[in-house]
Amino acid sequence: MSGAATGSRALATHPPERGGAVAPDTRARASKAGHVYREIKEAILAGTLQPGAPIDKAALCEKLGMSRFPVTAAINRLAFERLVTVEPQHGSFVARIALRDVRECMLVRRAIEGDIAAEVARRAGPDLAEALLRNLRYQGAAVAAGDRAGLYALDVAFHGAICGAVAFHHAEAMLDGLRARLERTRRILMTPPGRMAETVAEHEAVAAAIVAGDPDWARTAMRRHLARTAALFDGFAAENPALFFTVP
Amino acid sequence: MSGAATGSRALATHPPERGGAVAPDTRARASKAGHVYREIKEAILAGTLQPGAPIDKAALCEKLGMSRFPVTAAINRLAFERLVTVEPQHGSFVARIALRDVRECMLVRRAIEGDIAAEVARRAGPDLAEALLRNLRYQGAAVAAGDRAGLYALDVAFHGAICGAVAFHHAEAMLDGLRARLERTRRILMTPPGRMAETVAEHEAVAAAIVAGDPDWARTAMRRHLARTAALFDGFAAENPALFFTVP
DNA sequence: TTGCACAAGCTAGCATGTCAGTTCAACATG
DNA sequence: CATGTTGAACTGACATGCTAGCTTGTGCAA
Repeated sequence: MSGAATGSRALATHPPERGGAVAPDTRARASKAGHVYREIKEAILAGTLQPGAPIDKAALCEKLGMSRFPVTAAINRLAFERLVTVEPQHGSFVARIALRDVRECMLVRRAIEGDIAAEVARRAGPDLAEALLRNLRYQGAAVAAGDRAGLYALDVAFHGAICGAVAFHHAEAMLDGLRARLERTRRILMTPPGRMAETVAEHEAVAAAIVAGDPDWARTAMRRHLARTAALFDGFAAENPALFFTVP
Repeated sequence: MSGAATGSRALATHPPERGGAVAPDTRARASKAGHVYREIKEAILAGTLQPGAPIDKAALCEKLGMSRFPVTAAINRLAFERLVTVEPQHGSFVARIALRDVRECMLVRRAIEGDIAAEVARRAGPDLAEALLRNLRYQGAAVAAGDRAGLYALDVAFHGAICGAVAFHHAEAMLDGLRARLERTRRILMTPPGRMAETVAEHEAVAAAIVAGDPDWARTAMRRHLARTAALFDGFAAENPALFFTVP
């Protein structure tokens, strides 16, 4: 009986192919593994779990009230994102921040976001332009108020709006991964008070280029902006070597 | 090729604590999950498992002689790479190729590899130059012999040599993921016989720029080359719409 | 006191068992 | 004959027990 059933089904299946969705969170909707994944990731990004710290699976299982399976799956995903390193038969640890990794992430981010900005400039709609300009007005207000955290949030939203304008799922996922690795230092760093106005000016150049529909200008502006940001990271790292994991 | 020359350099620069390398294949050396992971991936890339085909876990377990755990772990990894889509309580399927994904992958690849080429041009050593030029000589021979498969292998090696010259682990991993998604179409595509000489010429321009140590030239040459490749993909997709999954 | 060998404890990887949700087809019913 | 219902079977998500390998602490010998 089982034989016949499997035979007919296996061959017949898959005409539907319902969704073209490749979304990463498709399965994360209500899964325990997805939950603990976000939990650990947030803890790492927030700094609650410091770089190099061991991840106690058993404690996590007990705390979250689930078995080791979802926890293991989540850690495997994080290992794939390079946010944790798992050493077989030894333990799982929060990945350390290597300065060279930060530099590399910024290089890749500059490359991708620069080209995305150019692409967005090609097919920008009036609604995006309006959203960017509104965001910029808020940024100006944040600078005037000296609100670093607010500016940071607006910064993230600004870049998110641009990257979201084109539906590049893979690129978005990649930038997300990059951002996740950068976030840990970024939360400490933010934008130095003296550089806030400068940052907004760079954003304005990017927005102007996109609104003007000039791809090359947009790419250049975005790359310049991210190069400055990378320089900020570097400077910060030079001043705070203890926070980073320099290769011995 | 990178062997003797890179030996001293690579070891000197990056022997950070034992876990320095988090490469996905580090743990895969002898792990069952890693084995089945490579197995399925290869099957997908080679086309043995066609896009949209269901993946029968049970059959895989039996065929490979292991329990469901390694198979599940491997499929989870592949799902993270977007090579398979897993629908909870329904089944796991080989991801379809979406034309927009191919375009997007090429855009990202062009962005990253362009900047990497520029970076490599900055710090290129004589050993890399020699390797590239030797590779180019082989490419010329492959063209002369009309060996498409050989040229393809040399193409991969050429790009690999450039990207491997800088130790950008994250970028390499990303490009690997991109390449994996592109590979399926690429194996069908390869380089059209009429374009082989053109491809080599583009490679020669890239190599010349790197050897000359001119970052901007290198970036431009690499971007031009990858733009051409993207155009090839597009043309192929236009001629063979049935092979692709056009998103609704 | 110092160096080494051994064993105990911990870890991730793996095997197996169970549960819940979905799909499809046979069946009863209008 | 069309249609709504129900049941079986398949699937992935999850729980739990076991195994192999690394780390480390301890005791013994030089």
